[in-house]
Amino acid sequence: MAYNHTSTEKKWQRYWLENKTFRALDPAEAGKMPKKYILDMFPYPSGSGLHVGHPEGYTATDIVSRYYRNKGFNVLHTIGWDAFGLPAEQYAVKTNTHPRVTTAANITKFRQQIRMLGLSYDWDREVDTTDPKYYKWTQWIFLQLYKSYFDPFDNKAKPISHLVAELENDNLVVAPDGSIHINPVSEGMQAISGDVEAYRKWGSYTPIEQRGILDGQRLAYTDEVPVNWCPGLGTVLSNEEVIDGKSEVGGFPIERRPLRQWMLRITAYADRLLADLDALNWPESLKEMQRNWIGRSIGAEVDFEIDGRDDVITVFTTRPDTLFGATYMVLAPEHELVDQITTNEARAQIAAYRHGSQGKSDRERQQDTKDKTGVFTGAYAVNPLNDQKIPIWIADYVLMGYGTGAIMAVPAHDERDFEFAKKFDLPIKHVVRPAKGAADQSKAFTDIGVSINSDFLDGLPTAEAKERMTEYLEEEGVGHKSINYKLRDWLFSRQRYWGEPFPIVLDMMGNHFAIDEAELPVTLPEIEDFKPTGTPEPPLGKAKDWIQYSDDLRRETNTMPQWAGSCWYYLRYIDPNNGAEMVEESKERYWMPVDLYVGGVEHAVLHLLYSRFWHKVLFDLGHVSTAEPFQRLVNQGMILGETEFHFFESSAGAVSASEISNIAEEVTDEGPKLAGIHKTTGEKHYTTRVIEQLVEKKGDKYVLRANNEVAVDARSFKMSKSRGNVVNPDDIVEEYGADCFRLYEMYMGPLEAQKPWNTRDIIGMWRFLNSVWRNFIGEDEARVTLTGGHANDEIDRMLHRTIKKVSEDIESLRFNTAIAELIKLNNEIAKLTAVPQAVAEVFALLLSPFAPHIAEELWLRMGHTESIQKAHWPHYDAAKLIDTTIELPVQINGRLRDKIQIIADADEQMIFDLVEASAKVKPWLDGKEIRKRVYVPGKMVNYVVG
RNA sequence: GCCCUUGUGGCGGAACGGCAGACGCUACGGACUUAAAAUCCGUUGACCUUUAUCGGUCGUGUGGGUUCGAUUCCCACCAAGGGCACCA
Repeated sequence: MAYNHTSTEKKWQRYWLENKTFRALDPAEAGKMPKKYILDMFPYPSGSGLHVGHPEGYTATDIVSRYYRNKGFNVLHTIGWDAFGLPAEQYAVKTNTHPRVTTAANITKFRQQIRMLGLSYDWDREVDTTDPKYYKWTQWIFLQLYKSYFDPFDNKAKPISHLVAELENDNLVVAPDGSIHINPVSEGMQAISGDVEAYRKWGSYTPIEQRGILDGQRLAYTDEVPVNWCPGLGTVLSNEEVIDGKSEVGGFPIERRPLRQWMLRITAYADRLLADLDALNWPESLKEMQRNWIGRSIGAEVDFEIDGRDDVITVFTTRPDTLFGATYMVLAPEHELVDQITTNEARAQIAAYRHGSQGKSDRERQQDTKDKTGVFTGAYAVNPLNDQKIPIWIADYVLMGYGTGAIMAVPAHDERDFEFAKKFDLPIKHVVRPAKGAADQSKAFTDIGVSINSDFLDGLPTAEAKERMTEYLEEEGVGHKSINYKLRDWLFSRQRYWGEPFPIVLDMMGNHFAIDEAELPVTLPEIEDFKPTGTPEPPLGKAKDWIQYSDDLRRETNTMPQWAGSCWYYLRYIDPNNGAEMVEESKERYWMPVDLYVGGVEHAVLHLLYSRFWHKVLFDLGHVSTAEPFQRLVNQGMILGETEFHFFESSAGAVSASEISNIAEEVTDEGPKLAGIHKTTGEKHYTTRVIEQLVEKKGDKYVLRANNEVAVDARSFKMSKSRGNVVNPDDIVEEYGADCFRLYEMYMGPLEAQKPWNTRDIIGMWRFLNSVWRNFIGEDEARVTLTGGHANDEIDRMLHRTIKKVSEDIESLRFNTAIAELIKLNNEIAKLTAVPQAVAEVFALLLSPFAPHIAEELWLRMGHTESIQKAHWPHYDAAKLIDTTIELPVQINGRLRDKIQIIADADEQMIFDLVEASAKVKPWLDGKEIRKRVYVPGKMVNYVVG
C-alpha cells in the first residue's frame, strides 16, 4: 500500500494528544534532566487563520524541540494566544458581536490549524491573554510597576515604600519641581551655587503635595500628553496608525489633543536596555534596531541667559565644540518660555505660527523636512562664552519631546540649521574645519574636524574640543555633560473595550489608588454596545454599575494596549495554572532564561523592548531570576509570494523595465500595482503581469519571449490579500500532508533568509517521503521485513556522517542542509537490495524531527511499541567518519589539474612524489621551476611554478 | 539622508580561505506501459575543441587589494530588500 498521509497524520496527532507525548516535566519530576526552553512568538489569532509564514518558525522550533527530547532533555515548548486587540473589537463594532465570541472562534481555528501541522506543544500549558485567570497576573504586574520607583543611585527599581522610608528619615529631600535628591547636608556638601534651602525635607510638604511627589516617581504614572485623538473611531491612535493626518482605518481625521494617559517609565531603563543587549545572542541587525530606537546620545546642556530678563534657556547639544558657532537659537513652538519672551511686535505672528503647528500631528510636522518654517520672537539670548546676542526663533523642526525642546543653532555644522539660516538669511559662522582639505561652503560641514574661530578650542580635534568645552561649561557653572535618549515613556492606555482593565480606582479629585491584590482580577464588564462614544470617554464608561467601585471611588475606564499580555506570557508557560502566584520561584529558576526564541523581525522594537523592560522590573523586584528573558533569538525570514513577472506599459505600448526608475508599489483601484517613472520622458508607467512561460532570460535580465527588446521586472512580493498571492497552509497539508509541508518550508533555504514560495518545488519533498516509504515498507509492504546484521562499510560510513551532519545542522538551525543529507542517504539506501534494521531505525530517528508522522509510523512498523519521541538520538562513531583512502585535488598555480587517490595518513613526501609522477600533472611542470609546494593535510595540494 | 541585510546556473539554494553549483525543482533524452500517471536511468553554468571521449578557456553584482590559492577576508562602487528619519 502506498503511503497515505491523511490517515497516518491524523492517527499520530490523536496519539500524541491522548498520550501527552510532549508534556514538559516540572523540575521536581525532571530530576537531573537538563532543560531546554524553546519558544515561539505569541500569535495573534486573527480571523483569517494561519498563513504559510507562521509555520516556518513553528516548524523550526518544533524540530529543535523534538531533537532535544530525543537527546534526553526536558523540553518546554508550548503555544498560546495573544487574543486582545483592535481587529476583534473593530469586528465587534461592525457586527455587534461580542469580541469574546469572535476571539474564541479564531482561537479554535488557529488551534486546529496548528494541530494539523503536528507541532509538539505541551497542550496542558496553553494560555490565552483574554482569560481572567491569565490577565489577573497582567494586572498584578501592572500593580508592581505602580508600586515601584526607579532609584537612580542603585540604577534599579525598588518598592515605593522604600522611597517613603528614605524621605521620612531625611536621607532624601525634594526640590520645588518635585525631583528627589540626596540630602546635601547628610552628604556633607555645600551648595556650589543656588540655595540649599530650595531642597525641602519630606515632613515640610502637605499630604496632598506628598502624594503628588510620590505619584511623580512611580514606574506607572499618569500624565497629560498630546495624543492622536480620532473622533471617528473614538480612540487614540499610535503614530503608526495615522497616515497624512487621517486614521489608517476608515480615513477619519485626527486631532492632537492633550489627554490624561497612563505612562510606563521605560526611559529609566534606557541605559540597561542598551547595555544588556551586548551579551545577548541575537541577530546583530536586530540589536542595532533596538540601539537606534533607544537612541542614546552624549552631549552637554548649556544655559543661555535671555537678554533683558532673569530667565535662562537650557539647550541640549551633542556638539558643545561648536558653541562659538551658534548664531541663533530655536525653541519648540510649545516651549513654556515662548509666551514670556515674545515681544509685542512679534506676538501676533508667533500666536499664528503656534496655532498652526498645534493642529498638526507629529508626523505632519515632520513631513516637509526640506522646507523649513519659523518665526522670530523678537527676543535675544546671550552666548555664555562671549556675551554675544543671538536671536531666538520658534520653529517646527525643534521638537518639545527631545532634549530640552530648545537648540542652539550652528548653521555651519548642522544641516537643518543650515537650511533654516539660508531661508531666513541668518549668519553662518564656521568653527570647525576638515582635518584635510577645505570645507564646501555651500553646505553644512557636519563631520568631525579641527576647531577654528573658537578661542581656547582652536586647533583641537573635535573629540577633544567637546571634552574641553564641557569641562569649561562646568567650571563656569553654565552647563554640564548630559545624555539624551530618543526613547520615550510608553503610552500605556487605550480607549478600547477589548483589553485588560486597569486595577486602579479614582476618587473625586482624580487621585488614583491601587486595587488590593486580593481583589484581582478586575474582570471586563459585560456591555451591549461597542460603538464609539464620540468622546475620549472609553467604552467601559458605559458600564455604569461596574464603574462605581464604592460610594466615593470609581474605576479607571481605560484599558491596556495589546502589548501588555505578550510582555510576560513566556513566564506563564512555566506555571500556567498557578492561581496563587504569577510563576512559582523554583520553576522559574529551573526554566529561565528562554534558550531559543524564534519569530519575525516585526517585533524588533515593540514586543521585544517592552518585554525586556517588564522583565527587568520583575528582576529588580525579585520576582524573576534573570536580567534578560531571551538568551538566543532568531528571526525567521519572511516567506514571499511566488515570483511575478511584469513589464511596463504606456499608451504607446510595452516599455522596457530598464527604462523605468523609481519602481515602487502603488495602491490603485485594481489593487496594488507596480509603478515607475520613465527615465527620459518622466511619464508614469504601470505594469502588466505576464506568466513565466512568456518570459526568458537574456544576459542578466528577463525579457519578453515575443519581443526581446522589452526587459521584464521579476520580483516576489509580500503575501497580501489585496495582491491575491496568499498561500493557505490548509490546502498544502490536504494535498501533500503536514510532513511534506514542513519539509518544504525548511528546505526552501536558511531560516533567517527571505525567500519566495514556489508551489512547484513541493513535489521534491513529496517524492522524497514516498521514496522513504518504499525503501522501508515497500510498494505493497513487500519490504516490511528488514534484514538483521550489519550494513556494508560504505553505507555505514555514510550513516555515521549523516548522524553527525544532521545533529550539528539542527543545533545551528541549518535545516535545509540537514534535509539534503537525509535525501542523499535515502538515495543510497534505495540502491540496496536489503536494508538492515539498524540502518532503518537510525534513518527513522534522523527523519523524525522533520517529518514526525511518517517517522512514527515507520518506527511502529519496525516493531517498536512506544513513540519515536521516547527513543534515544543516535550517536555517531568518530572512527567511522575517517576514510582509509582519500581523493586529493592537485592544483598548479591555483588551478585544478588532477586528482590523486592516496591513503589517508600519507606523509607529505609520498604525496609530492605521487603528484610529480602523475601523467596529467607532468605537462604543467615540464620546463618550469617549482617554486613552492603547498600541502594542506587531507584537503589539497598546490604547486607554484614559473 | 543615515543604519542594517542580501547579490552564486532557467529557479530555490550548497560550499564560507582549499575540487564552485551539494540537494531539490524545471527542461531535455531514454527505460517500463496498449496508453497515461507513478517509478527508474542519463544529461542540464557559458563558450571553444572533438564524431564522441579526452581536453581547454571563462564564470559567484562591478572594479581594485591581500594570499600559493578568494564565492569566502579588506577597500570602493552598483543594485535589491528592510529599518530609522528635522532626535539637535
